[in-house]
Amino acid sequence: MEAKSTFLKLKQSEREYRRELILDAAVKLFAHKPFASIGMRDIAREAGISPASIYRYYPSRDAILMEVLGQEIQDGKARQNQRLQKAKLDLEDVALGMVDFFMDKESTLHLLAHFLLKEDMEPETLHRFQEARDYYLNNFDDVMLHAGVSQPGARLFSHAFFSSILGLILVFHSQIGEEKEEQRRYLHRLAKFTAETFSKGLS
Amino acid sequence: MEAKSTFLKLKQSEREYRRELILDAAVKLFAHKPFASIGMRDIAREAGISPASIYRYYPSRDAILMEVLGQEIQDGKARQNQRLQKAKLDLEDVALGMVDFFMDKESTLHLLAHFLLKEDMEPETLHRFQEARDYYLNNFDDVMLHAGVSQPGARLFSHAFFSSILGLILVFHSQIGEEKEEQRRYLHRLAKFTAETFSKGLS
DNA sequence: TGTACATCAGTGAACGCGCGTTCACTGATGTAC
DNA sequence: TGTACATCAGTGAACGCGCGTTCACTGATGTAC
Repeated sequence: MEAKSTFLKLKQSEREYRRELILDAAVKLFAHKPFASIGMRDIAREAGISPASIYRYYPSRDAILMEVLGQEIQDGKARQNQRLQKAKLDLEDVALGMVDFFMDKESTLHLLAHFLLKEDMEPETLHRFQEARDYYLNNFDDVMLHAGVSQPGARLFSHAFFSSILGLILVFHSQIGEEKEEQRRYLHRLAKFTAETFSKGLS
Repeated sequence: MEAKSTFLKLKQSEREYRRELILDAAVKLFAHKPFASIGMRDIAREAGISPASIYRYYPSRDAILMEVLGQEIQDGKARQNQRLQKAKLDLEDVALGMVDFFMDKESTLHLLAHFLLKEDMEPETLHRFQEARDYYLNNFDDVMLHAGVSQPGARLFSHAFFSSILGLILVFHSQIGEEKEEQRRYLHRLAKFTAETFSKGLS
């Protein structure tokens, strides 16, 4: 009984380890491959297994994608907290951080949009999405508080501010006929302006 | 020569008329069918022709979609101008107008996102997109001026404001577990708050 | 007025392809006795 | 120590389906002479 239980635990943890291997492979792909071009076969190849194997660990493509998004959000949050340690953040820092994050990880932007726009999500996937979003937005609230937003309206404020910056990025992340760096510069201008506007709104 | 030229003109105008019939069919579908479910076969059925026929008038699916978006944008602009006649618009009116527009035409929101996120557009389609966007944003500038934004920073301001409101809509247009009317109400709150914030930024 | 020819809208059927997912099977590892 | 059996990760190949797009053809209309 004792031994068996240990074995089972081992198996369990090995399973989880394999799950992570697959997830890591997917995350890696998202770092440098366009969203639309990432299929199950690609993830499998990157992970060094067969496509069929993935289905032993994840029920569907969307399930993996959601896990990837969760991971990205967790990373984003961690990075934000890290900067929060160093200095008192203001809105501009947050906005510019968001811009750079998504400019460097375009596929993550697409990933987020994919779920924001998806009409018929599996209940399980949907639940994960809300979880990840709330996880991030709660944290965003904290950052806002640090930045001087007062408690009562913090939730509304952070929702509005976060969405606004995301909107800028979505609309202006790829203007054609312009260099990527030029886009980034313009997005920075927009982000600064918007952050400043929201800051003024505070006083 | 004279007669022939007239015939050619007739043919030409008939051709354009047919193009519009197809476009109208597509627009109609977008009013009440989910974006992802609208295929060439659907458009053809709605227009009362065969799928193959569409390709006599449009080179690709994206070409039609872009035309639909152009139409929607034109409508949106017209509606805005109409309201502009009646009274002096403020930012809040504009923001709420956008929210209601996209809440009632979810497929148009998806359509816009489709092109905002698309990576490899045909040059021709791309060109049309920029054209439509500029057409709308130029108009947006005018509205901003009416709303009291001063000339020099108007472009930056209207870009930031427009994108912000669009961001709100994208992020909060479908929270699950909530009624549609509840979502609209929350979006209205966010839009008002954001418009107010931007208004304050003006003074 | 008639005949051969050109043009072109329209179409049913099929092509082609990608892609998520499933099937049927193999082989390794552990268990029971 | 050996044998029959259970479990399960892993997989190559195929399934199924949707969907944008193209093909080869028909038929109507106009043109030339």
